[in-house]
Amino acid sequence: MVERELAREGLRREDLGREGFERRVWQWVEKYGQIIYTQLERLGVSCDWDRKVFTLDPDYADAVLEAFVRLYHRGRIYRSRDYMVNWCPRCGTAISDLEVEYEEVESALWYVRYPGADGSEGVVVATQRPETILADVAVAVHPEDERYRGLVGRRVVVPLVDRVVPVVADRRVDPDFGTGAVKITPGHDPLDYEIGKDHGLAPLVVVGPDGRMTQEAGAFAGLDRFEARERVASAIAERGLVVRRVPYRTRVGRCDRCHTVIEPMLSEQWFCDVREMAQRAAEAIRSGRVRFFPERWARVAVDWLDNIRPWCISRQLWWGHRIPVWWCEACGHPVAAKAQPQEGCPACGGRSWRQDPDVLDTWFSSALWPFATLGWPRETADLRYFYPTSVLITDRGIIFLWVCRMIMFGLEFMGEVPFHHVYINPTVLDLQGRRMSKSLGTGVDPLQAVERYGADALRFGLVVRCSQAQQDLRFDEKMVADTRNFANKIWNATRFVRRSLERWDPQAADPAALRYATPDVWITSRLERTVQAVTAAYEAYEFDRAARALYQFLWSEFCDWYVEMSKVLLADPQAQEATRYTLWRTLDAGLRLLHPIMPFVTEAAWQALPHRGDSIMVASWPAADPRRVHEEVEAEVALFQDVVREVRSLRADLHLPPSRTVSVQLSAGPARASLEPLAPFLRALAGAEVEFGDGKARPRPSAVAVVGPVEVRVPLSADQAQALADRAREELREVEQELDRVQARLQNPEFVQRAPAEVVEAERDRLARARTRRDKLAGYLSDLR
RNA sequence: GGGCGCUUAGCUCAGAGGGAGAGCACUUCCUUGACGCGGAAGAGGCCGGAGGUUCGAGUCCUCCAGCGCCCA
Repeated sequence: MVERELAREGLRREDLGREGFERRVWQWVEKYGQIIYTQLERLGVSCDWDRKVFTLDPDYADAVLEAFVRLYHRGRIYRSRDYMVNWCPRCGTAISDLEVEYEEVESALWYVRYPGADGSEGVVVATQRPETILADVAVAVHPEDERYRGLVGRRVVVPLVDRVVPVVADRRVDPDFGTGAVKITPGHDPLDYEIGKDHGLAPLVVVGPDGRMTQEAGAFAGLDRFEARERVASAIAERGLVVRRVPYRTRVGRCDRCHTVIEPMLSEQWFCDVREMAQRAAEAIRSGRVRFFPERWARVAVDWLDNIRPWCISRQLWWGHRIPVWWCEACGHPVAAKAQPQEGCPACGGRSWRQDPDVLDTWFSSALWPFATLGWPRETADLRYFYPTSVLITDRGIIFLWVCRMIMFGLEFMGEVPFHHVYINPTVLDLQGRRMSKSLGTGVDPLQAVERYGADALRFGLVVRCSQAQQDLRFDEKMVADTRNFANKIWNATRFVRRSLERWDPQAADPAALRYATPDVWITSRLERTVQAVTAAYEAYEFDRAARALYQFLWSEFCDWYVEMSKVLLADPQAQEATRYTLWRTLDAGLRLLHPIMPFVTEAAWQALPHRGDSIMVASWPAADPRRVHEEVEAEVALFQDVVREVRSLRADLHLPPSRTVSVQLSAGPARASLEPLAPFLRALAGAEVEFGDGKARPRPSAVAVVGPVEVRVPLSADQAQALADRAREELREVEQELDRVQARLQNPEFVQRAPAEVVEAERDRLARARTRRDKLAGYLSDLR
């Protein structure tokens, strides 16, 4: 980013010098580091802000050097040019395999004839990179390829440079690519490098570190590699050696920072041998000492660790942790040490030292994060207390780069895994399924969304979509607006509860001595189930389930039903106190459950209600108590809710204004005992004046709805009754269909025989219910005429 | 080439073998003392396709198609 800034000013890092460049980067770090902290704060992320650490802080930097020196002395770090690295010609540095992004592009495949050295016709090879022909040292074929059996061991002439090279046989050649014969360019291709090494073929180099052709390229020297590609190809064509050129789709690697096409290049680099560490890390995952959520990512991590390759850790950059190796200026002997050696060179006694110019891969220092932030290598109290940590939360794109390496280094330096759980969150995409990206303009600015809808709304909108079933999360700001309404609902419910409590302090009450009404018992039972479900969901990192359970409970049960029923109870001096207590207790617990997702509104609401303690942040977690579950009351209220909905539905169909109460006759049978005490709530919630009409004749004419054992009758005028008959006929049709289905199932002897007894029993219940319903509806319809 | 994920209502998604669901959007009604960023009532679905297992499949298995991601 800093280099990009400089480029806009027409400067390069060389213009500033190493120190000037570092100063610029520090300015940038301060400015943008602060923006990130601000974003986290506005989002309500509750970090331990006293322990902020930056990778270049003196203590952390010391830990990085310590780790390097230890690994060096354990023989894990070595310098080598015996490995082809990914080179970014724009950044002028090597990068690791993981920092290369691959992309499909339309390219071309050139079929080029290499004439035989003996004047024979030779062989045709296919290549995507004609410019590297100048560095060819051989042609290779598969040893079992019949087409070229006679050719192995003969010699061919490389076009343009007229170099005579051998034809070799190697199993790594893919006989299905092109003609089955390939050119070998050890200086510019990783596989060719391996093949060349095994056949004793020294690499030639024609593309330089700046991406331009070198002096070795003769007439093409100085040309950009892509321009050289066309020029070399046409020069060969002019000599009649290009057999054909065909369009070809291929993948090119690009630098993940600047998007420049990577050049495989031989250069001397520092490597870290991580094979043993990777084995131990894989074992830690396999044995469950590190668990992934969702679990499937564990295999992804283990696969990578099992196939680990040498890690190129040096970068030719001016920013980062400088490699702590000193070279003796006299004899070139290297010494790894955190500071420049004071003594003489162990090899020649020389006293002049030069520090290695390279810096470390930023992921090398990041891999130390779980313990270097806690004071390592010193044995600090923090380190003892906090290591290993419990959970790491991150995106899947970071599993190899960081998560696996933290596990490797944690085991290497601490002898223990750095964390026990790794939660992989979904990757946020836009509605079209595109990744957030600055260049695409698909980023979501969290501060803007917070500005518009509040941090709680943004958080809930994201969390409710954090399903472990998916790996992506399609997100749009519209979705934040939806959840702003939820925050608003919470706040208004709080206002209602506060007003309802007046000056009464629920914390001074004796909950055991209160006399609870049915709705109080009901919402307490529902709350208990919610406490259990939400706690379990959080513990399993199923944040979407926790969020949905809370949304459902607080809005659809607490606000829509209990708060409405509480208005009746609050007017009754006998019931008032238990209801006040229940309103407070239920909302208070709900707020604490919701607090991790919506910290701001829950804090404000909690503070507005009677409470003990300074903040909901440190309030205790609602404890589960299964004794509060009350199945019978839940069933009673469920029936009551169905009756309310039926009455409301009838009212809507009749276009009855809410101001008008409607007389309702309930024929409830055995359910009368539980429904009768709820009659006042029926009046409040459905505008219905209830009379229990068991044994009485149905008022005629009337509208009828059937809910389980209950017949809901609304007396009305003749033409209204006719209008509603259609609705009843539709319901009768539906219940008859249901009856047919259930009967068919129960008449299937295999079902009755093989299905579990409780399933069969449930079907019989359903059959009985459907029959009751059908009979009531049919009786009603026949009475109508 | 190998691996992983997805395909359910117009949109975004739940649904881990027995009655197809939520939020938004849509239609109708509602200035009732928490909330119109609200309330009530509705409409809307060959659960991608084809086979198989099972008394029973949106759910398990196989194959195919499409979309996306990762690795080589």
